This record gives sequence, structure tokens and C-alpha cells, in this order.
Amino acid sequence: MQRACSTELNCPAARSLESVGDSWSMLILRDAFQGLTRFDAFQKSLGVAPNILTRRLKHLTTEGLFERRLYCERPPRYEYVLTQKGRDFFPVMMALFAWGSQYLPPEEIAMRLGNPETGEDREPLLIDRVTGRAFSPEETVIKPGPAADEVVYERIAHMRAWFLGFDA
Amino acid sequence: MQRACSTELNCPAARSLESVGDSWSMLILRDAFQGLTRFDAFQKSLGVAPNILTRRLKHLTTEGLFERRLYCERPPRYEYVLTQKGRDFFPVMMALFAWGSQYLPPEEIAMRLGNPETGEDREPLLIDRVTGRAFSPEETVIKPGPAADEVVYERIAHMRAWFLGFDA
DNA sequence: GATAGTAACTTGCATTTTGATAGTTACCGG
DNA sequence: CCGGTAACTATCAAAATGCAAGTTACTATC
Repeated sequence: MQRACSTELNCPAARSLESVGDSWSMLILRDAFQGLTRFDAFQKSLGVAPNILTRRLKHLTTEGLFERRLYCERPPRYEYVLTQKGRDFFPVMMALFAWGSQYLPPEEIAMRLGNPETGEDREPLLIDRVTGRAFSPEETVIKPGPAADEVVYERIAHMRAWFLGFDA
Repeated sequence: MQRACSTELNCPAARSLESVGDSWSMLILRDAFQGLTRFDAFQKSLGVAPNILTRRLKHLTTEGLFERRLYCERPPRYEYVLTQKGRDFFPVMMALFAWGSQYLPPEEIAMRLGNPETGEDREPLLIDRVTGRAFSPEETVIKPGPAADEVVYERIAHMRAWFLGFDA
């Protein structure tokens, strides 16, 4: 993608996308959350070309989402296990899953999220940890952080829409 | 990307990625949540090539996240406003933002999420709407939905890891 | 009325990334 | 020695992206 501008702003969302901002990476993570750890397993599950998979796994490893672990010395065999950083990506995955489910006709939904004990549907909801209230755009503003520079301040300055909701 | 296999499984997460599965789309949405609606505004903010922006906006529009609205008849000028589907993507964006913030050194964080009234930090947390408890991998299983076929059943069958957590 | 500016694009072409297929390394088991 | 498995690498064609310039349809200014 060869970005520059977005990165310089140090926007956390843009930064995230540098780690996981292509669909294969996301799908690899999806499968990792389902317990897959091995090259072949990912390859078979995703139908991705091995060279691409190699590249992605390498990238996700250098970005700290996976740990490449030797699980067999002779012959040398490696597996890819999620690190804490990788596991912490879970909410993003679930939010994406939920959004997809929301806008897929019910008869096309092949998977849903359930409670492991009762089997009941689970529906993810994003709230504010402090207030416990829904994390709505109306109640959320972007504020400058420690690394904010002029560009960021200017950017934040004209974000009225965020305050006013979206019924423009 | 030219997928086939993943789509056929009708996994909602994979489906989502067909709409927004490239970094530009995500960044466009990020800016849209900040109130941007116009071609030029997106272009200047992102530094993306105009042909790419055209393609992405067109795609996001056909996927139903944006509505292309004529805001000036003569000369014809269009703006891109988020639809309900687009606005519903907000939690995904926030989860991504939060994950990025979590793993960025504090001195590199240029933006943070705050309460518009108090200015205090807001921290998104994913919970289950029904139980109100944290949406953890340990308490979440994937279940077959209406469109589940043999492949899906087989896939779900060996997802023990999801039950057991990740401390393999 | 000619020139400059704005907004939303399109076109052409070089560069980059991806995808498909085949091949490699290092074993094991019969 | 032969086939099988696992994790790759190599090669090359195809597709996507990035850049710069051009286009259309105006409005506003000199």
C-alpha cells in the first residue's frame, strides 16, 4: 500500500491496519482464534497460496501477533501461536463478525456465536468500560494524545460531525 | 484477493472483509466517522490516488456503506454519506482503534477517545448483550447457522481450542 | 471575455503485490 | 528405495496500486 501520510499522524487505527490491514491476515487470525496453529492447516482452511501465507505469517510474527514456535526438532517443524497481542485482537474480530452477521440474510449465515454452556446466541456489544454505556459515535470524541502535532490538532478541530451525530 | 473457498463457507467475518477488507476502505470509513463526506476531503486526508479512491468509494457504495448523494445540481457534485450499515461499522472501528492504542507506546499516541462532555478517556469494552459479561474467547463458541453445510460442521467440530482458551 | 479556481473524477503507464504451480528440504515409515 | 508429510522457496504471469496529467462542468475574478 505504501502509505506515509496516515502513519505520520500516529492514528492508532491506521497503525493497526499496518499490522492486519489485508484480508488474508484477518482470515488467518480468524482461524487462529479457532485453534489453528500450523502452516498446512491455515493453507488448507484458507486456500491461500503458500508463498502468500509465508509472507503473512512472517509479517504477523514480526508485528508481534504470532510467536513462531519449534514444536518438532527433527525434522524442524514450526507452529504459529497467538501472543497476548494477537489474542487481544479478539474483540475486533468479534465486532467484525457481528457486523457481518447483522447484514447477512439469515439464510446465508453459516456460523453464529454461542454460549459454550447453554448454546444460546451471544451478541457482542461495545460499551465504555468506565460508564458502562453503549459506545456510540454521539458520545465519543477524538482528543489529541501525547504525540499530537499541529496536523492532528487541525484535524480534530473540524470534526463537528462526530459531536452532532450523523443525521446531517 | 480473489477468494472463493472462504466465501462459500458464508462466514460473516469473511463476508465483512469483502466489503471493507483493504486498508484504504477502513481509512475512508475512519474519516467518514469524523465527518468527511467529499471526494476531495478524503483524498487530501488520506493522500490516496484519485483513481483508487474512486474505486473504493464505488465499492463501499455498492456494498451499502455509503450513499452517493447529489448535493449540487449545477455543476453536478456528489458527496458520500454513511448509511445505517456504514454507521453500524463504528464498533469495529473503535475496537480496532482501541487495539492499536493498547499496543502503541504512549508517547506515539496522537489521538485518543474521549467523552465529549467531561473530556475523560473512553475505553471500549466488548460485552455480551444478554449476560452483560465480557466477550471472552473462553465463553464464546462458534455454532452452525441456517446456511451451515458439511464443511462448516466439520470445521466447527475441531475447534476445541476455542473452548479451552489459548494456553495450549 | 479570458483566466484561474474548485470539485469530482478518468486515462495511461510504470511499479508493486498477488496468485498458481512447481520444486526443495528434511525427515519418517514400510 | 519409495511414498508421504510438513513447511516452505522459486518462478513467472496476472492483477492491483500509485503517480501524474488530463477532463468536465461549472463559478468567481481580473
